[in-house]
Amino acid sequence: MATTLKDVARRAGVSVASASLVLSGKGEGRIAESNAERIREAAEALGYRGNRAARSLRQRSAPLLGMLSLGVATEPYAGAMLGAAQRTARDHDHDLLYIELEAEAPLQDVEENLRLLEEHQVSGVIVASYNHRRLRLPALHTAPLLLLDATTTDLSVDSVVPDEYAAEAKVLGTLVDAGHRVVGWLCEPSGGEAALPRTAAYRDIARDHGWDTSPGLEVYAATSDASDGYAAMARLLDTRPDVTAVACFNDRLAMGAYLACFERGLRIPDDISLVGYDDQTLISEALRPGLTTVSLPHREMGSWAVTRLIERIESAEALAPRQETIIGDLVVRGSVAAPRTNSRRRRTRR
Amino acid sequence: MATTLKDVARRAGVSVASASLVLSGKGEGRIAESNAERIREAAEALGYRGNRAARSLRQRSAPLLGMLSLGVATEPYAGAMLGAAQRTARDHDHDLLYIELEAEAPLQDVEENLRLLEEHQVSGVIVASYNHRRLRLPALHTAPLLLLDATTTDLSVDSVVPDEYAAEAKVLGTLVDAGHRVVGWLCEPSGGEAALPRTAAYRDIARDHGWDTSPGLEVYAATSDASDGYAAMARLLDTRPDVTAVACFNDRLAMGAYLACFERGLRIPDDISLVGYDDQTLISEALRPGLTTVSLPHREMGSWAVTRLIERIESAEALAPRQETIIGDLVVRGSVAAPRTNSRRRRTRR
DNA sequence: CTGAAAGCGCTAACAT
DNA sequence: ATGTTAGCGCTTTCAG
Repeated sequence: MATTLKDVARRAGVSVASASLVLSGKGEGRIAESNAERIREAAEALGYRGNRAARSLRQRSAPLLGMLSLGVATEPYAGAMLGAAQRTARDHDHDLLYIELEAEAPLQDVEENLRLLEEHQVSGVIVASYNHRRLRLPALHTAPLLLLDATTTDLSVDSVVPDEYAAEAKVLGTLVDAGHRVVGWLCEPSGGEAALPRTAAYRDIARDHGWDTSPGLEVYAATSDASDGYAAMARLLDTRPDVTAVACFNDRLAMGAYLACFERGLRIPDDISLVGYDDQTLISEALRPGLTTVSLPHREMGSWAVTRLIERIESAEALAPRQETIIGDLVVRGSVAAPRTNSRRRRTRR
Repeated sequence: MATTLKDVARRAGVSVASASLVLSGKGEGRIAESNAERIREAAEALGYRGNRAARSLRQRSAPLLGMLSLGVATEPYAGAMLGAAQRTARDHDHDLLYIELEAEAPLQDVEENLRLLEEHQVSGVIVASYNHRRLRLPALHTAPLLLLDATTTDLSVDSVVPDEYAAEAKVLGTLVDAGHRVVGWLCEPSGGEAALPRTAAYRDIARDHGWDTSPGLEVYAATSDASDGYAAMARLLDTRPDVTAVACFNDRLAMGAYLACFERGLRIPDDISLVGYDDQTLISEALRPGLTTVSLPHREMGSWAVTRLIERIESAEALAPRQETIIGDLVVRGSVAAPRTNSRRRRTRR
């Protein structure tokens, strides 16, 4: 039987009301310091902890946030995003109730779980996904809701996604700075929320810096797996042996590209420069040389989401909705150098 | 203002007691079916959801599990383990309160957060870590506790960790089957909970199958990063050019080993066979050929942990403590073949 | 400055 | 078969 406020009050020789006031920090100036001290001592001695259920029942709300994840768990950075969210919540004295659904969970399941969270008296809900997927959301939800790495058509809901265009422009900038002008674009075919802006950045930069835009420089891998990246890179190198650099849609494709280069005896970055996207350190740090890439701001997004949600919850007036974008960090490793000056790159090994 | 049981009862023209009985499924045979039907209709019409706080206050417990993670979030498989735990909890009608601390969080923080979870009336707590770390745990905790991918000296607490020895033996078995007898062991130097049993498995198998055990076959990388794996593999190949296969402590080291092989023109698996450990698909699926390896049973461990914890919670009598080990799955890809029959492996490229 | 008392929404024991 | 009632532990008026 856990000790209750009543136990504390009795031991301190005061009423539960006084004990409540003091222990919740609202007793300042209302309870005599001598009594306050006795109450604190009693609580300490008894190992008093309080009962959240009783408190939220009484207050009709709880410092609790729901985290409804749509398939995030399967992604390797899931922990970083969730962990950052949880820590930030903790910093604001909130806790996190975590629910994991499949990425393609039917709307009805989402709704059901949103309502489950509401049973828990959560004061807000974060719906998290990945690749800033476009989500359909159930219409009815009482608690404020925020989308993490996802968007929806309803512009009245807060959301945060990576700024793909700006980040891609950042990595491409390293190629510009190194002086490349014949740059390949090794992409995935999805045309999804990530591929479109990254491709747009490539084309804009190509145009703005007078890069070669003749055919054959944009190649599309069957999927964004390394093995398809390998195949696509091989095609690119066959068609356009004159490329001096290749930007890859993501690190996995870049890894495939490395392998294609190794196989042809092309040395990175001496013979060809490569950049990626995602900063999957398992890959980007492991490759030799390390891959220059941009990170996806998972931690930042997780943290922003919680901060913003709590801000909305605690704000008296209605806040204008906000669609936030966050730019990942450029991570410079060793895969970019100036293009070779001699026109014919050497094609033999060693 | 959310609708309460009282609202439902009024609309159905019954008492709250009857409504409670019916909606919690305990009304079977105690409430007239006609009334039960009316209650369900009323609840439906009003969108009644119930209030967990009120229920757990009254019942003095909640179908809630605490998940206290010690640094798991930074690992790439974090999501898989947490997600599996959450889904399993859901299957048992439990929810998960998630707290993330640093891997090396001081005992006091752990204790503080354990107590925080208890304030929430959790009926059990999972303390999750990684690499089956040995943990120190605070002495006092009321709710049942279980260690996930971690152990402690107190053998009275349930725990689940991967069976490293058995899993390593599984991958090594593929080398035995392929007929290798000069097999290198590329390990990390930690001597930790993972390295020791894997090394033991290597030595036992080597002894039992008459493998070459002369010096130079065991090499230790500075860290378990791919770049150190590359360096260590290079050393191994220099010292023992006669190896026909190398088992790597993990996939990252194996990735480095691949690169060292590529650089020397050794073809996998024709010239040399390689196996890893972990099944980090980002690596193991991406390498060419795919890496034969064993998976760490993250999902299974997460799921087992929840199932076991709930079993303990709901069991009337005291269950004997259990230290579970789970063997990962062998994942056969293309990196193992029979050793070359000619004594001198060809050392030229292409 | 402090205590008494009401009541948050629900369940369970007890009446009827 | 159903209703009445008494709290679970806490916060918050409201008196004093």
